[in-house]
Amino acid sequence: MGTKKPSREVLLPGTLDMLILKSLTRGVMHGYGIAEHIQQLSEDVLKVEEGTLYPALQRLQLQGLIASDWGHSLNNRRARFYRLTRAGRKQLETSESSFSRLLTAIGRVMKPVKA
Amino acid sequence: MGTKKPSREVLLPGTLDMLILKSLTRGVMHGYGIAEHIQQLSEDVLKVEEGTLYPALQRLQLQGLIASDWGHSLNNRRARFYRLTRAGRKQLETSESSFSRLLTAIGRVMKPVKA
DNA sequence: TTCGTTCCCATAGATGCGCTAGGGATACAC
DNA sequence: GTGTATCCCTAGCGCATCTATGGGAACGAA
Repeated sequence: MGTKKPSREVLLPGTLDMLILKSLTRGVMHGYGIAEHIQQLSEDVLKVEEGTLYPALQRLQLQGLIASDWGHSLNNRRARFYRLTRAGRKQLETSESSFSRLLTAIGRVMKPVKA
Repeated sequence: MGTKKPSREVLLPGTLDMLILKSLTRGVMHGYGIAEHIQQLSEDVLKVEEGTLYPALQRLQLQGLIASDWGHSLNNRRARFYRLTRAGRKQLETSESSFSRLLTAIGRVMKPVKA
């Protein structure tokens, strides 16, 4: 009974908004679909919990980076569909370059020490 | 030290512990020196605020990943010197591989959409 | 028809990291 | 003295993320 599943990191903090915005460049999607999309593309490494996803979507919408309408999924279920706004596209570009800038910096620190 | 700069992201959340541990593979260092080291190697992209640094060092020490002793810096100032423990080295390896795993996953999601 | 499952939305509570904004002490240069 | 740089530390807040729920609607199986 004691086997507690090792809770491995499932998301790199600070990257979720970018991942959501990027997903929406593939087209309009509902929340559940975005989470699935990220999980599948990442080959099950990244996993977006629903308690993380929906607050994030609300944040992004409040910031005007995405917009939404009610509709129906392919399965005929009620769903809220999200799309990128112009500001969202802009923000995505900013996030991507900022992220890669940070990665480069981290790479310099993490570079193997010369012997 | 520095003049006040526009507050942009200055650290990728979830990477600080790894950066500290990695810094200590270069040798024993005091807190202030670790912050300087990270900032310099990253070419001023990463900046570790003191209010971020010291709590982090305490966390790491509580976890047994680093250990410390009081000593004196080159400038003859009282300073607490940190060093990696064996567990810290192990944790660093884990962090590095976990981090690169996440990066790969993020890369797959962020890959440019095929035209 | 009832039941279980999948899909889809949403919130509350806790946690923990990182930032802001302090405080304090010592060494050195002026 | 005054100022500046080095070095340590804490409190308090914001906020992103996780865990743990709850509910409702569509569908297939029994």
